[in-house]
Amino acid sequence: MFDGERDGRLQRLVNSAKRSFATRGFHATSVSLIVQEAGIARGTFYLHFDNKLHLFQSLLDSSLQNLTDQIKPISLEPGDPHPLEQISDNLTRVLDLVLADRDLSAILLNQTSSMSEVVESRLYDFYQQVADMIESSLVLGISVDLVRPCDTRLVAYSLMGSVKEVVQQMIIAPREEANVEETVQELLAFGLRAVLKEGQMSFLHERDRSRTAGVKAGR
Amino acid sequence: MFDGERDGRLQRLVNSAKRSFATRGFHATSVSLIVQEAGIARGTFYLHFDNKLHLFQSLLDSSLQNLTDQIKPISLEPGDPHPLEQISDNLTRVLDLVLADRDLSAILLNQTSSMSEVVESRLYDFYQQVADMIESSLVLGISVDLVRPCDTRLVAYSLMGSVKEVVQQMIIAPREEANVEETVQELLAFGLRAVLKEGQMSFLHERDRSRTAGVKAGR
Amino acid sequence: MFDGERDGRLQRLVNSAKRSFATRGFHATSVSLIVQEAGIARGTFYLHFDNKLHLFQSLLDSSLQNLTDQIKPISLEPGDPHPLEQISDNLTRVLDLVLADRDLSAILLNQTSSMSEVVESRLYDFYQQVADMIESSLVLGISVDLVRPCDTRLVAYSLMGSVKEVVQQMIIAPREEANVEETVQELLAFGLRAVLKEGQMSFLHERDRSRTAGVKAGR
Amino acid sequence: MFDGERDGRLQRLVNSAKRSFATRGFHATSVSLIVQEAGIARGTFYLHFDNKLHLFQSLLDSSLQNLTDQIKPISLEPGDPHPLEQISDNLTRVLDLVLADRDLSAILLNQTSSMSEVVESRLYDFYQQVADMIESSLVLGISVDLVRPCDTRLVAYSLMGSVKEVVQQMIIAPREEANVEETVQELLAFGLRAVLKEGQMSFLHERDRSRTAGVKAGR
DNA sequence: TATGAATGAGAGTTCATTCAT
DNA sequence: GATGAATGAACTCTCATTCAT
Repeated sequence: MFDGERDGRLQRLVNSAKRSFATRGFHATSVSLIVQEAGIARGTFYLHFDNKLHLFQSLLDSSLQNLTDQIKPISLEPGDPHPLEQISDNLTRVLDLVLADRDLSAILLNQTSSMSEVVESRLYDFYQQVADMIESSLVLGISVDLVRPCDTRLVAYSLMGSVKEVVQQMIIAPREEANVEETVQELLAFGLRAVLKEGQMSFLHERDRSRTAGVKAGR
Repeated sequence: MFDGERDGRLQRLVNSAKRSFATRGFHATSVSLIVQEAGIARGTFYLHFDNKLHLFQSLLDSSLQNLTDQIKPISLEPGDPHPLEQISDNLTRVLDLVLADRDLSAILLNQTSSMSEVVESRLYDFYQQVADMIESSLVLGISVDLVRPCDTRLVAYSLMGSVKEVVQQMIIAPREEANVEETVQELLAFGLRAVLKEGQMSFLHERDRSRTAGVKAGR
Repeated sequence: MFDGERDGRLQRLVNSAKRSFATRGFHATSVSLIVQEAGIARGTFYLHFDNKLHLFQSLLDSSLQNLTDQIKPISLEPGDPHPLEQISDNLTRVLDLVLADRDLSAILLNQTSSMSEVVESRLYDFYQQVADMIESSLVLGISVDLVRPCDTRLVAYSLMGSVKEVVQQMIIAPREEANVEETVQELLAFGLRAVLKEGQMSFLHERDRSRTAGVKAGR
Repeated sequence: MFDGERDGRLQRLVNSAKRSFATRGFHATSVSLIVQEAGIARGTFYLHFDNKLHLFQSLLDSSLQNLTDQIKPISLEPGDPHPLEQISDNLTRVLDLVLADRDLSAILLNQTSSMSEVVESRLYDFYQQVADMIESSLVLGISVDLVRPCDTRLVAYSLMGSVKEVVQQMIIAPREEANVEETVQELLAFGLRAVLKEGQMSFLHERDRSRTAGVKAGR
């Protein structure tokens, strides 16, 4: 979405809006500012969007959709990659996406309140869905005796919160040495230990073997 | 702060501001609204605060101060309570405070951007300090071989994020059965497993013995 | 209405609005213009009226009310003045009022369309009521064989139209010699001849006798 | 005018403009709306008219010209139809025209103010000319002792006002049974009685005789 | 001729802030 | 201290008009 016409007015409009929404927030971003930074006329804004809120919602929706597309439920079907691999891939894709468009991501993380109810509930619903997916995985893990019994909702929120915070910090003040692969491994190590049943930590190492095997096979 | 004059104009002003900032956000909260809900005159507002932003900053500062007061660094001095006890107490105090003034807490969690740079950096600094404290504890734990080696900054953010998210969910949609003590125990179980060195999980149980002992001794 | 505070801001506001609405019409009258001519600040406008339309409606309502108050149904009760006298008095009062506030009257006559439906139907209803009253009088007159049989609705509109047009011309380009009493007599002579039954024209002269008598008696 | 090219763009443009001006008024009719209803492009509008006002003026001028063409001065030349016949024919032609293009007529009656001075004075001049013609006839009638002495200007306005109001009501809410011929007869009966000298009412009946005669002779 | 994306002046309205009372 | 009428800068949005295609 918003990708055609490399340097058309619409593209410039969307980009300057994203940047300003991300850094200043919705209210502090005036239409005047957006069009000024985009180098277009005030009226042109309303050729493309009904109003400021509509533009914001478009950005939000497209952003949420992109994110949702990256997160795939963990599957235990035979032949599928190791669950750890799937989690890791999910995290990697999400971090890649988030870092690729920091402006958009900043909006997701910060603008939680005070524009329209529609926006608010859209964001709320999204995070609830993510929490739902995490919780499902936890329930599944408990049922196969891999995950320790716990308040699955609360733990789901905790896991989600860990990722959100790390992402936010990466966006705000990117650490030079930051590297997605390492970050994903740290997050995995953190999250898995937090939820796996004691004595199941060996689960962490299976993957390494299978990966090595896979790599060997791949050659 | 803001505590004298039980039902004076200032108190009413502050309360209605807190409520409105928390639910509507900074921008959607007009001075008109605040003074109207407080039942005072428009001009009176400016007798107490330079402007709307100043009031917001006052609330924020007082709130951050309160929180900071609740969080005590973990001490390993002999005679001090078990470190777990200290962490647990910190969490309990924070949750108690947060739930006692949801309005103020909502502000801390949501209004991250888009007013003044001062406000933004104040919040940023606060969270960095909290992360600093957590990180120090992690470093300490690693040095005594209790905590597994890890990217301490990233893990500190993860731990902080877990708590922030759980708190946010408790504020937004308080779960009926939610109870601070249980929440703290879940968070502890989550966080400790995530960072403790394998084989050190017995550390979790020491406390129970010492608590029981303490209770016995206390009688 | 709008009469207190001789030279207060509200009064200046209302006056300049009336003048501008009357001469430029509703759409060509901007709020900027009104406040500029009134010598007040833009925001002050909204202290007194919700918006431009609301101000216009207020003026219209107050104007219609004033007019309605001047028009009294013809009564044939014994002891009441001669019907002609009543008609004449009605006309005189209306003309006096209209000439006293030409701006407001111009609004009534010209601004028939294209603002809100509320305004439009308010004006429409008013003129229909006036036509209703005229028609009732005609029906009554026919029943006592004073008025010739006719399409009473059409004749009512004709009579109303005569007065409206004369009034409009008096407002637009006041004829120097114009004088309410003479105008009323001309309108009466016109209207009565138009509707009275042939041979009932003597009805016109009865009044003169009764007036003279009254004057004599008064001395 | 505007008659060539039956279904060309210009014709569609003019028609949709008329309709919209009549129902919404000048200001509430946007160029967007006109071109949209006409099914042509925005820019094409400006190929035919300098601007919105110019289009309105064109419509007004054409409309006024049409009306003017229908109104013929009363002639007393021997051999000409009876004066009443001429008045009646004038009225009939005007009503026919007005009812044939209600959109245009609505514009004439309602949009009296608030666009350009040119438009305003064009309308004003038109009505003054009509009043002039009526007044001339009155003066003539007085000179031959047919019409009662009166304030001829005021009576001219009254007569014009009668017709305008009846026309307006016919346009706004056409009465089912309304029929041009009957309406003309009612208006004539109204107007003649209002101005004829007492005792000259027989003048009204002469015509019937002459018409009957004419019809007879015509066969 | 015809198009419609682009323009920008200007409209109505809001609201943080001031100040005479 | 307390008031609230007054202010005016700044906002969102509209729309008549232009012009490159």
